Formats: sequence, structure tokens, C-alpha cells
Amino acid sequence: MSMHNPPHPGEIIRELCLEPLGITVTDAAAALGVSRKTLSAILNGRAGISPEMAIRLAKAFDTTPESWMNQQTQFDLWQAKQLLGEPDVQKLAVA
Amino acid sequence: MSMHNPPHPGEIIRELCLEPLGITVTDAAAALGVSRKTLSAILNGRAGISPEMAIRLAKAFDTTPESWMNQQTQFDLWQAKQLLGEPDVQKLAVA
DNA sequence: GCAACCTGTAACGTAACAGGTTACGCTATG
DNA sequence: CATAGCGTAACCTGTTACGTTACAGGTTGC
Repeated sequence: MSMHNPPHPGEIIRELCLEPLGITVTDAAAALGVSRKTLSAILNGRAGISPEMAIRLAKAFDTTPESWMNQQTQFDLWQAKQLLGEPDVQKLAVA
Repeated sequence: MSMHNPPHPGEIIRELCLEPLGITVTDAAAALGVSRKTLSAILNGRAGISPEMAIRLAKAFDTTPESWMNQQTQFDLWQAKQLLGEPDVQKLAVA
């Protein structure tokens, strides 16, 4: 179940949102109301999608904040699994 | 669409996981492999569910990490909407 | 060739958050 | 009363998001 490296959300933004519109990073950052550096960091995988950013992206691209957050969640979970391995946890549920 | 204060995930853990089992916070923290303080902070809404914690919770309670992350996402988004209000964002999509 | 623009990224700061240990006060139960 | 469980405070480290400023490299047009 989803064992392959999920793309970080920045790739999605660039490939599905910015490139089709032919908009520059500088202009997109201005439209989103964040600095060029902040958007650049996300696009290049050096920052994640914060809740605020998800709301801004949803408003700009006419989507839902949840969809952006879920992309980030998938990426974060995949990354945490790589780093954490199998944590030493006792089962507490019914079986 | 979901305008009411969503519960923070700590309440869910306490009410749906710990109380039915009659397990103490101290023991649950030990089973999860985290400190008592860390679990206490989550249960009382003073910390969120990190990806690592979601993985631990999923293993202990035989659920999925995604379900815990989604709970946290709902809470974070609701909170961000309260704090951010309507951000000044230009529409970039088709219109 | 040079100027203008776009981009990545570095350095500096702020603020916030997760996690840990230690310690204190409260409450409930033996 | 003594002990256990709990919340929470202070203190630490590491990480992240965000901002401004500045610099280096690439493109494009004159």
C-alpha cells in the first residue's frame, strides 16, 4: 500500500498549477500573498504545505485546503516511516 | 461544510482509546514509547499529532496513520481559518 | 556585450511546535 | 498517611514556516 516515494506537494504545484498557466514563481508568490522565498522553498521541497498555505492555494487555484493538506500528509507519513522504521510500540487494541 | 469546532485529536484518543481500555496515561505513554508528558500534552490539546505519533497510535490501536493525521488536519485547518480569516489571495485558476 | 528579469539560495532574524527530563502540587485510593 | 496517577511548570534541543536582504547564475532582448 503506497510504498513508492510520493511526490512532495511542491512538484504538484509547479507541474499542475504554475506551468499550465505560464506564471512565474515571483508572480505566483505575489498572488498568494507570500514571499518569493517561501513559495520557492515549497516548490523545491525544502518546506511543506502549512495550513495557511493550503488555504491560500485553495483560494488561488479553486480547490480545497484539504486536498493540499492530504498531499502533504502523504509525504510526511512516507518520510516519517523511512526515518522511524518500525517503532517499538505495544498493541493496546482488542487483539 | 464543517463549520463547527472539530475536536482536537487528543479528545478522540482519550475517549475512544484510553477510557474503553481503562488504561492510564502513564501506561499508554510507555506502550507508545513516548514520555508521559508528550502524551499528556496531546490528550489535553496542547500538542498536535506528529507523523511519528500517528504511526505509533496506528500500531498500538490497530488503525491507520492516515486516520490520525486527518483528524489533526481537520483541526489545524479549522484553527488556521479562525486565525487567518480570509487571506488576500488572487485567483489564478481558470476563473 | 549589457541590461533586465527570473530563479535558487544563503544569512540573518522572529515565532511556533514536538520532544525530552526534572520537579512540584493536586487528587484519589490503598 | 503513603502511594499512584495526573496536570503542568521550567528548562533544554532540534526543526519548521515566514520574513527581508543580498548574491550568483541563467535567459532574453536591445
